[in-house]
Amino acid sequence: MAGLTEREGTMSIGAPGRDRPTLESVAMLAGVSRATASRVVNGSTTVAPHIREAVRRAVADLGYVPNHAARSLVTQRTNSIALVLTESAGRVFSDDPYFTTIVEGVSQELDRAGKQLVLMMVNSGASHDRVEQYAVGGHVDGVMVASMHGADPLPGTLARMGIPVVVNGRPMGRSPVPYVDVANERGARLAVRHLIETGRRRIATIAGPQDMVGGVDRLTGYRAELLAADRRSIVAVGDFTRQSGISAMRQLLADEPGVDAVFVASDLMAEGALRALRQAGRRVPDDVAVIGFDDNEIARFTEPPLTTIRQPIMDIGRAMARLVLRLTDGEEVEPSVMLSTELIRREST
Amino acid sequence: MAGLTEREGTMSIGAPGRDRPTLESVAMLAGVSRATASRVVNGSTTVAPHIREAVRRAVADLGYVPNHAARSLVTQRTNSIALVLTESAGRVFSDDPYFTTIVEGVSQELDRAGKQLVLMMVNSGASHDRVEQYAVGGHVDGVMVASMHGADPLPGTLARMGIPVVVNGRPMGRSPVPYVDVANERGARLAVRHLIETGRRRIATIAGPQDMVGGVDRLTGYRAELLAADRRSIVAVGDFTRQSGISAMRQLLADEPGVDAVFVASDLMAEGALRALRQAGRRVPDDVAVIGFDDNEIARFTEPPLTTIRQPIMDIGRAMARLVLRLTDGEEVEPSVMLSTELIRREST
DNA sequence: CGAGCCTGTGAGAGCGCTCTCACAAGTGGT
DNA sequence: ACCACTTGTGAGAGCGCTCTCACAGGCTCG
Repeated sequence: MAGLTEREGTMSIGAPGRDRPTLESVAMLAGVSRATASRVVNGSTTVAPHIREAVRRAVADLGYVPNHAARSLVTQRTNSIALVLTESAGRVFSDDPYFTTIVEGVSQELDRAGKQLVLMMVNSGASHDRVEQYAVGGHVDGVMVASMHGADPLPGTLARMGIPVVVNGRPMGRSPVPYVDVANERGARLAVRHLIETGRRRIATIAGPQDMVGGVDRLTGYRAELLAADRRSIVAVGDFTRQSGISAMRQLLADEPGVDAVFVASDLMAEGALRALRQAGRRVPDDVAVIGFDDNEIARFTEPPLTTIRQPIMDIGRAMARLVLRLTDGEEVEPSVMLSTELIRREST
Repeated sequence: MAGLTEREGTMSIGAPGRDRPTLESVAMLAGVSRATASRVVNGSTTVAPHIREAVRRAVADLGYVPNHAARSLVTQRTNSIALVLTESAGRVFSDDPYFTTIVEGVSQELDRAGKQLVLMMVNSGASHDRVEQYAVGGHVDGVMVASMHGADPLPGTLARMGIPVVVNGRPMGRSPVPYVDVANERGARLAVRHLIETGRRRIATIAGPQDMVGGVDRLTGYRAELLAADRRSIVAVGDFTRQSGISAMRQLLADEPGVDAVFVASDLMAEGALRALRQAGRRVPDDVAVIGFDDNEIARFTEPPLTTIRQPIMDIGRAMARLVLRLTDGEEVEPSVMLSTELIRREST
């Protein structure tokens, strides 16, 4: 860490209170047994009202808070769920709000259920072990894996160890793990259809990376819809970053000067494409129509504002959380949850 | 959640293995006592080499992983640290990468120390209680509070309960809580000085919200530097969002048409300002110089690329983690860590 | 009026681990 | 050869909680 300066002086805080009240002391104060105190704390109904009140008062007076470790030692549950972000850290938290929005959705749903969120960021293969150890060590009741790469082996491994797991995005290859995904292919078709309907002739695409499910499925949708309309595909491939959008657009312009529309597989890349188009002197939407995918905040602020396919990222997080919660409750869950995408019309088409 | 469709069929995963090996079984297999097995697992050196090996083998054979709850019940430590994000969820995870970068820094440092990260997002006052209960319940060894508002009462409350706490940003008002902050005032002065040195005459600012320390300190720095140069302040106030940057810039232009430079307290607002300037037909940097604050990813992609004051956000996270780790180890720590800011010259000045 | 039943409460075991303490065995000095 | 040590190991208590089971007391019902 560069440029660190530390102020004079020090401060310290004692180790966290060792003298916290236990159930025992609550019971004593309320004049009941530990078992009864436990019943009240856990909301059992089989306790006489006046006793329940006495215990409640004791809890309040003492400021009693149940000890988590002791409780989960006997219940075998921790009330916390891990969210694993498998991506090189640098990419995870670029200014693409994808992961962070997932986190937000997950957090909301876990909150409602009174569960805690343990966030784990893994990048190297070595840290896969860490996650496994952690989950198996009984730190968490379940695991959600938010990976960009559908071929990640981690979810399968965890599932095989008997740990409830849920992933985002259809896993590439066979996998017994429930997943949450959006209708990527359908969204791409929506986009292309829109372009066709608004009279565009030469419709290109800037696809996402082909080792990610989203990238693949959106390209598939683009191709399928064009094929249905008997048109030719014009494809450049990016990696979801702004910079790659710029390069891909330039390449498209060079290869196919007559292009009059582009379906871009992410808003960030679309912003790059817009920039490249402007620099090339093409007007949007007059000369070239541009449609993105995501409906990020940024889509409302590009020039012109970006027509795009909205995917409900926060809902992905929510759905993942709900699935894993049901798994930890021992319920059966459907093998996948599919969320819909929709066209958001703005001014770039 | 809108547009949810669920696939046919169900799948389920059994509750996590109840039949996991315990220390007892490891000891038995290795032909030693539980105490000795524990010694090996915890890396004690006072175990004879051949016994240590036997235990290691037993651990590997059985796939033994220590039970977290049992361990922390006796050690009174959980090996996990909470990061509390106090902001209305919507704002926390907009496309401003501030919080997410903090999370990344924190995560890196916690990883190194083998600690886990528990992420808590609180917004209403009610959930403050939840955090307190959680921390006091012994779920975590320490708490980092990443708040935008320096006046948040939570850190003080936690500290008073004897829980190791660290915050980001100098707390407004008296507080015994160690904090990590960047040299906001100095950074602002750097920016203004740069503007002066490059020959600008009428230097305005778009300040951040005045209920946040960053907003206040940057405005203070701006004023101080101008005062030192015997110039007049021209101030508009935004709220760190892109939209507010647009509005503030328009207002500045209306109030003070002769303005030829603006120090904007965040890159996101600066991007808005750039847009407003362009719409008003002002050229950047020819007519008006613009300098931002943050050095987000976006700063490299504005038109023109944004000169800005870089603040090491990830280092804030790292420093917070290191501080709280030291507190949980019972060490004394300095009351604050100050990180430096620096000028990044690009093409908007 | 006694047998059988709820219903509410307490005693106590035990979750899996760490850590203190006692002790067995080996080492060296006198 | 004896006594102090050191060193390695095991026995066992106990962390704070939940939950099973037994039981006390008050019912209902024949």
